[in-house]
Amino acid sequence: MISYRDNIVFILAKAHQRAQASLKARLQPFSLTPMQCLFMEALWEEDGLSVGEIGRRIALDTATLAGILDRLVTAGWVRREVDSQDGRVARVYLTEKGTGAIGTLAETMEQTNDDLLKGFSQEERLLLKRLLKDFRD
Amino acid sequence: MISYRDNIVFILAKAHQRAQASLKARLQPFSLTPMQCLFMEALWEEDGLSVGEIGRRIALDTATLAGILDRLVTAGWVRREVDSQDGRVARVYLTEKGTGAIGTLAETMEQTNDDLLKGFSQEERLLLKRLLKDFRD
DNA sequence: GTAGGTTATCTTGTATACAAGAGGTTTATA
DNA sequence: TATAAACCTCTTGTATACAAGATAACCTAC
Repeated sequence: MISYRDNIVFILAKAHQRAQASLKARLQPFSLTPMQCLFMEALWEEDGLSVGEIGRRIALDTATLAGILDRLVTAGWVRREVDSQDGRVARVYLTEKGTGAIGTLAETMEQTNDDLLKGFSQEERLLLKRLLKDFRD
Repeated sequence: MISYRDNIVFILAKAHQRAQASLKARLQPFSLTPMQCLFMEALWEEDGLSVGEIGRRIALDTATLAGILDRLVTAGWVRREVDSQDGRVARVYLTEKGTGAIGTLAETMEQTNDDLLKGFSQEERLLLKRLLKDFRD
């Protein structure tokens, strides 16, 4: 019988907790949360995505996305438009403010990534990423 | 410039998401969430812990613990008592219901751990755990 | 013995997360 | 072209998470 301390679900939860806290602190100057930033990164990859497509790319429920989108719209980072072809679809675009900041935001995320991994060798980094990507039930 | 898809914060968040979902599904029959179960595992390790000590062991804010504790008390899994020596301290004990179920709950957590790791070799499992434990800013 | 600092917990406010269901839009099909 | 089926988004309810402040109990120095 192993302790919860050695359970991968627990270990993973706590590593995730530390990673989130690190990124959160670095995004504080922008008044953006990690998820809000990630949402915008998806739009940087492809602007004008639908809410559902954003959810598929960053693996989030539309119920969760609704709140994040609301706050991003209120803060002026993105705007929401109904698709002209399909009235069901809500498309999201970066505003000028969003476009102006997205490069710096991406750098912040990348810097966080590098700092979190700085204690590991190149082999360990690749291995960790591979194991986590393969990780599923 | 790397994509958010290769960022360790994102990869970690999604692996965590899958692990939580897997454990959550297995705990459904008990009407317990992963965090509620983890809280009880801490008490199995040492019954009568204070709220603060539980928070240190499972790395959770007392604000978060308050809600979890409330729900566990309401459902009859644990009881809350003020320490006889120190009126500030709230001690938590497993009830009879809690004690009766904790073994099965621990087995469920362990089974989840095993299933999540079944695709990995023994070496990979140890490596993954070590890398995640070392993982910090 | 009491003022003042420390400690432990609780409360409030904000932000994820997801299940489940509602509502509106489009598409398929008879 | 009705009408059912499918699709997309939004809303509601529950459960983490944490920051910041409030509250109550304890302890220390004088």
